[in-house]
Amino acid sequence: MSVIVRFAPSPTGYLHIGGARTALFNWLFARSKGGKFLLRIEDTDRARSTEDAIQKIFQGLEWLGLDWDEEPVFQFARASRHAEIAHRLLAEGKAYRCWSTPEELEAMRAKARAEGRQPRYDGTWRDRDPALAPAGVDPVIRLKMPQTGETTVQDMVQGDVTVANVQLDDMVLLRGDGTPTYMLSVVVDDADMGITHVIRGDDHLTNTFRQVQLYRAMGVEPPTFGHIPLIHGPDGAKLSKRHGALGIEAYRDMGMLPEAMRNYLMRLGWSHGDADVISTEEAIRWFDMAQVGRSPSRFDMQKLTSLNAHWLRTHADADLIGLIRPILAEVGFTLDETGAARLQAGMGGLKARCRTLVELAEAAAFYVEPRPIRIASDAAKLLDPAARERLGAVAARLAAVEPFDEATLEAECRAYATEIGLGFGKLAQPLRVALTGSTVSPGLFEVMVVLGRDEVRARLEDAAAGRNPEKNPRR
RNA sequence: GUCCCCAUCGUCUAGCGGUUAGGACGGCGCCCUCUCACGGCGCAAACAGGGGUUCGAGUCCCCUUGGGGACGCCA
Repeated sequence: MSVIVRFAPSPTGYLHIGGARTALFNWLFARSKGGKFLLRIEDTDRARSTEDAIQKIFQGLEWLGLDWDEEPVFQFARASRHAEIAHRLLAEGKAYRCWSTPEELEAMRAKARAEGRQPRYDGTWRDRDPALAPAGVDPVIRLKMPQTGETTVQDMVQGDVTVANVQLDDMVLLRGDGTPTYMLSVVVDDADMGITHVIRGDDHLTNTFRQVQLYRAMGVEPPTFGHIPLIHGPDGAKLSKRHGALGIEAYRDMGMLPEAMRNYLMRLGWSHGDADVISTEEAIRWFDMAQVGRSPSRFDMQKLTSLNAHWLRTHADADLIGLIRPILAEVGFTLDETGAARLQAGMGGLKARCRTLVELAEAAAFYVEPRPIRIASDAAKLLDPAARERLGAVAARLAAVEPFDEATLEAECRAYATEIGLGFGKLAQPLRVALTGSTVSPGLFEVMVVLGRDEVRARLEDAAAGRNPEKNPRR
């Protein structure tokens, strides 16, 4: 039997990190087994589901590179099918109507809690004569759970997990208004979609016992389950907005690469020996639920960033230019032919220094900025009168340097520094500031070669004449 | 409160009865050096505690402690 898995988000918000990892594990499992990865939108909560959230989820998955098979299933559209199953179970005597009111249920729970038992429905209407039904209350349909024995889930990640059936109460299948509950919908949909393996967060583990009973009542063999541990924030607490439950698009906007995101996420809970840097192709080849751990992990931005730096450097230079083009455009730099050529030539020096696309765009900006370039205020301090005079002198000397390559330029500048009895470092920093507007940049002579003789001389003269506007530290 | 799950460096993890307990990120130091990176070399850093089982436990069992999750006519 071939493998069919699904990712089933509810469209009540963006695709967050935890959901993205669940999707990734399902996707890796399907791709590694040659199976199918389906998508199901659990939009049965009409009040909280939005079209915008649905689009965000699609876009998030697309960006992450997790392609799904077949058309997505929308759960709400299947409500009548879910209700049909509930009524069938009712007719078969496997479910029953319950007229208990929310107030009565609340009282039951309070009582159970007070007595040290698990809060649950007490089964009042399980055997009571429906003729006793009160008027004016719309009954729900509940599943008859076994009241003795125990239920065991053989989980791919958690192993065998057993719970006593007395812990399971008769769950609601159909609400008073005739709409299906989540518990009914997931099981019916998973059964109808032929899902063979359910891989999801372990916050669903305790639901699984009841779902297994529902499968049995329906006469359907339950799928194999795999409950993966949750991701926590850096402080060990549940992931919250501040540190990681951001939408996946937030990471895209931070300049993260999808392959880095996949690499980072797959290593949260799954391992393949010592391997840390893992390509998606390798992951598909190696993925194995047996190697998924059972302890929760914390989200670590630094590790993600470090992986991003790695994958950033594997991209071809031309590729990277395309990726930072829109970021550059945001701050007002449109790439013309000269700019693109400079980036192509200077990318090697740039990308070794950057960990995200945003950093790369920032670092690259001086190559495409029109003269006179802005100079960061702290860097401008290095351009005192004596330094400016030297910049003018260097500009003049550079007029005749041949060839205009790194080695020759370096020899020329070092010779000048020696002539005037100045340490080379003392000459280099002002030159860097004049050329790049910053105290931090790729190698000086690499920058000169990329910029070309005319631009270099012009920038040096700008600085010598004090023509550069000041740039305030960003943000 | 009840039930379920978890527990190796700060973090992600390797380990599947016998290891000097390994790697990665981060940290620190050194080298390289025109800045910052990259790169190279090195250092510090962990088996939560207590009982068993065993010739021998990070590895198996139990308890404690500490985390997490679930207990809806939400999904």
